[in-house]
Amino acid sequence: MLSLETLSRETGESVREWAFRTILYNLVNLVLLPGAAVSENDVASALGISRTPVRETFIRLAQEGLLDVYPQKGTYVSLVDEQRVEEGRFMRLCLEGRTVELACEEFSSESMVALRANLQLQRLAISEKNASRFFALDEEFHRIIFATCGKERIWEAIRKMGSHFNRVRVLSLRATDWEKVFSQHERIASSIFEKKTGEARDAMNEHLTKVNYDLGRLRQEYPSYFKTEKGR
Amino acid sequence: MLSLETLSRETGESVREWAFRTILYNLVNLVLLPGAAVSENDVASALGISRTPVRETFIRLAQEGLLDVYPQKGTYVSLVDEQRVEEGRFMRLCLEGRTVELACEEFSSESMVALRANLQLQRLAISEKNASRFFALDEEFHRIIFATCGKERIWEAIRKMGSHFNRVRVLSLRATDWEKVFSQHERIASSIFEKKTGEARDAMNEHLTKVNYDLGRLRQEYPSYFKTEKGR
DNA sequence: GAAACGCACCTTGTATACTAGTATTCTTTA
DNA sequence: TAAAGAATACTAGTATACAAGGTGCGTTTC
Repeated sequence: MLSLETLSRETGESVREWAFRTILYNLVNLVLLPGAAVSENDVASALGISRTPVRETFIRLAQEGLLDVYPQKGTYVSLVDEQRVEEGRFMRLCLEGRTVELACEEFSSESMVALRANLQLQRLAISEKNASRFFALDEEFHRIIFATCGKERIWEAIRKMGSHFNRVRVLSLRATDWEKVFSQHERIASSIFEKKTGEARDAMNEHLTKVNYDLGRLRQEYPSYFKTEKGR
Repeated sequence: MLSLETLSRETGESVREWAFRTILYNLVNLVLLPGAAVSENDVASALGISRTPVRETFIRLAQEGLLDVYPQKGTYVSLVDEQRVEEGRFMRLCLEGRTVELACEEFSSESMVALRANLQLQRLAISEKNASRFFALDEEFHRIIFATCGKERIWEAIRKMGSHFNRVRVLSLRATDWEKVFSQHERIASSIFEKKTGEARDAMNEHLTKVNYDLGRLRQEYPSYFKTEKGR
């Protein structure tokens, strides 16, 4: 019997949206482990719904690369693909470096307020040692910058590409030096506020280049979660 | 009665894959015009299949931003969103500029052969005045560069973001100076072959920056295809 | 004993019936 | 005549039945 963590269903939310949120949650929080078999029927009965919304969710997640569907055979949680992780790192480095330069040229005062509020909440999350909260605020920090520059879709694309890495990143959350990340965020924000283009780009690059610090270690620790060179 | 252009079904291809290719074809070739209402039932009967594969295709296309689904109301072909076009231009400029630099550092001989063959075919397409063929070869030219650098997923992301613009680009195909585009391709290729990093990047930037040359004109000519500022 | 066949059970793919919400249109009523 | 309301004909959302291919295990047969 398959066991999943269920999220509460929001008002006005369709069964499919709820199923999507729920299954995604179970994927990124490693309730469903990379390589595990997941059948539409099992998930449907685990969530108490029919196959249809589950299947439609599977299609979306397969398109995003989180599930591998083999027709008439089965569906499996995708293994972490290091090539994809590298593409995500490269993509983000290119785009966010340039975007933060744009942010220095024009940044609305509303967004400044939002960014400052976000930093306050980050500090709070650190003092409460709330890892998942800090993780969410980290994401939101970067999303605000993209959104202010009218580049929200690009942030979405980056986020999707990074979904593979995010799954194993949670495994090394305690090893993360939150204070360092926080101070980097502060430096990025103040550079934007003071319109110091060069410093903002440098700060962002430094912030992003140390992303794959421990990918090798994670691979050694959890080899079954990673895709082998030649593939399945 | 809805009328669609149908593609031939490949061997081993599922009904859904065929439906996806077919509907996508009708979208990018403006058989289905931006703003038009498309119901699952109509498309299903037009293709002689059931709602299920059509519906699953609609979900994919909605996720890619080519369809807007309003639950219990209807589904509409998405209007061209200029903000999205701009994001696509920015995204491509950032990523392909940097990628072509990588290509100068390392480019397999197989890919060189492929690129040269592609250029030959481009010349042929021009002499035959085959617009759609040249368009496809243009896409393939850029895909080869990304793929050789191990950045095929990034090319996919760029392509998806550009789907909005591509729909109206076909309207101005005859106005395109193919010879100029071709010579730019040649310059990019030779820069890569000769490992002239700076020149390759400059050539690529010049090639990409003149993308939105006539977006304003297209909007004037086909205003109903474009999204208004405030949205629907 | 080993290999080949066949059946039972699994998977996803497709079709269809039904649900529930929305828009339109026609009817009724003031 | 105009406005309100009910019936009807749509829409997408969900559930379910069936189809078709895949895997593995057990039996049968050589």
